[in-house]
Amino acid sequence: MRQARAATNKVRIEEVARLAGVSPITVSRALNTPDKVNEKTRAAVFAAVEQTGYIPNRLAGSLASNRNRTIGVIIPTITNSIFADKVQGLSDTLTPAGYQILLGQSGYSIDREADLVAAFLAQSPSGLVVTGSAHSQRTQTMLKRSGVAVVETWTRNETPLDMQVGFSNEDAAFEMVRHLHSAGYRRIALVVASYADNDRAQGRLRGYRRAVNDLGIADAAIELQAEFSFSEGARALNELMAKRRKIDAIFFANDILAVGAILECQRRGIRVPQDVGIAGFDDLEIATVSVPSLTTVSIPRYDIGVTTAQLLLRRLDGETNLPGVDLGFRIVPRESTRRVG
Amino acid sequence: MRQARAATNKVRIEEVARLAGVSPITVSRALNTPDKVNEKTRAAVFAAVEQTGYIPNRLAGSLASNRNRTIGVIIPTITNSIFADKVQGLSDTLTPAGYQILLGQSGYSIDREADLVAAFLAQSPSGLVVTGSAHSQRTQTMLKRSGVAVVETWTRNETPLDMQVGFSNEDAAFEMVRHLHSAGYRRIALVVASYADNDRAQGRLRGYRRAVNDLGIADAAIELQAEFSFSEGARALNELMAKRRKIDAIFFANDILAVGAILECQRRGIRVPQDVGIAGFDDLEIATVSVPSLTTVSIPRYDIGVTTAQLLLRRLDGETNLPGVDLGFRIVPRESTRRVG
DNA sequence: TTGTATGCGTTATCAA
DNA sequence: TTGATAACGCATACAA
Repeated sequence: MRQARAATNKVRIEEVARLAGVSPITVSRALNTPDKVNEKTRAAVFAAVEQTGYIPNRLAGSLASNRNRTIGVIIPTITNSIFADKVQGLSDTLTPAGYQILLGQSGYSIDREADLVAAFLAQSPSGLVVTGSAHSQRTQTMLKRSGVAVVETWTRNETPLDMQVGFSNEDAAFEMVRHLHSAGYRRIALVVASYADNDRAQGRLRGYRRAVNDLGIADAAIELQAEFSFSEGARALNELMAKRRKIDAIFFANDILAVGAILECQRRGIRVPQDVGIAGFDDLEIATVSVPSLTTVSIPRYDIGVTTAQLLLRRLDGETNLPGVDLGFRIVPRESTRRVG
Repeated sequence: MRQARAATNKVRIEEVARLAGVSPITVSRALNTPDKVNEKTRAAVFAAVEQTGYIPNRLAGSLASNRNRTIGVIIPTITNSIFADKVQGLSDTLTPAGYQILLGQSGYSIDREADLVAAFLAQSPSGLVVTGSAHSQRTQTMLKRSGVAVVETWTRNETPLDMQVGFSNEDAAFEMVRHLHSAGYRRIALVVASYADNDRAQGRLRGYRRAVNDLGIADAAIELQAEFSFSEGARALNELMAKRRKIDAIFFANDILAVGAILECQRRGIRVPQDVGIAGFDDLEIATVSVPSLTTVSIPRYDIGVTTAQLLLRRLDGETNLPGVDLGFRIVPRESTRRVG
């Protein structure tokens, strides 16, 4: 006879069952579907669980049942608080429902996204949450083959992989430029993140271009790229202010850049909004407390997480044909852009 | 004969093995320990993997091998960027090593922490990363029984559960108060997070109290609690400025509160650092770009994550007797407090 | 409502 | 270096 494999020292379902005087499957049922078990039996099982400190082995359970109460979440970087808010929304909704979150950061690379998708699929997750709609072919193939529920967030378009929860980045940028125009600005620059493989940045760029064209102010348009930081906002401001052809407003594609620019204006004695109007994107708390307060685009960061989680839970509950959800955006005029009239 | 259980449509190791003309275990070895397999065999296996798009089922693998390349990470909230930085450090180090991160948020509650520990232990993680050293009895019992590798972060003390990576919150607060004193401030208030079950806040409070006592300025000491936001910083400032017994400096236990106060001073025409000195904690980027820039305590947020991950990897590699790591802190004097001397 | 038999997909063990 | 066999710990299918 072969030697048996070294078993773990952990409590197993069998031990609980022995103690409760029932079979292992009854323990399983008492824990997973309590109403399918007699009240007295249930009590005995719970007592035995308590006494032994039994923690079910989900690896075994998931393997047997072929479903794992885990949701893979892939974001560009947790360091950008807009994604932290989304993760919070996901967590607040999924954790009470008994799901765990596997977190991965793509660093804005669709290749690293693909690696994470592969790693996550290996865990047989119940669902996957990704950011944006720019994915590598490999990612799309894997997702399709796996048949796992997928939600693309922070975006809206006509060709979802599966489900989507977000808003139109293009429309949001378009509306902000229109707002700046109606506030009297005519020479409006855009500062946006690198848009390689970033459909959100691409959308905002499209919205900006469409707006300046529609408004007939395209000749004064300037586009700049910047990383995500306060100091990059200051750098972009300085670069734009040094141009021969003066601009009179800057639309930053996120609030951190915009506030960095406002602070640089303060240091340099440039008046906002008189000398230059400044607008942001995201509506972080700092936009309301900044001096001057920041005109920006409010987006439902936390709600994207909550809605995504709810959609996933409904799908996992068997619902099909779930819709793409457009949670919209809102232009929030504040002190950093000139008043109309 | 009973009906067979519905198998998944996914590619299994057996199919890859057939295609490569070897046995399943050889495929397993080719993937997990490539050097234990003949080069030609390995090539055949890889080709078959490529052709089938095989993704190993880690649930099954982990169950069989009794180890799961997963690290559970429990933080108070991802919304506080200091923890986001730590997670980034963990992720940057663990992902390349083939580990996945299970993320849980305790909301500063040791009971929710215990629930998360139970949920994570059910996944047989390779290790667990928790925040601080305040844990419920239940958590301690579960961790001890499980024998899983644990790192407590953001703290240093004499009674680690297992490993620790952090710094002394008490010493950091103590040194900051000494710095304020040496800059000429004598009536120094403290604004700190709620310290129920929060050993970091408790440590900072102890450091503050020890310092004001040592320096003989305890009679002017005021302690205030505040949540984590810019507006709470403004609120705390206003509350302190309204007191009959004037204070001349405020030590905020995080930069967000401190910057909120600076911005409120700007709105109210209170001069910083002349009318009131303001100090923060964490050294976020905003501390350097704020006007005036913020005197604060720099802590190795990202490095805590990296070091924690490295420690875990070494432990999982068999090393024992790994030390607690004190990564220290640094007082960073800037414009928001008077010059020393 | 409870129990029996069996399988989930992989890896540890031992033998060749 | 490769393979046969037996676990890993639980839940599904079916019967009682």
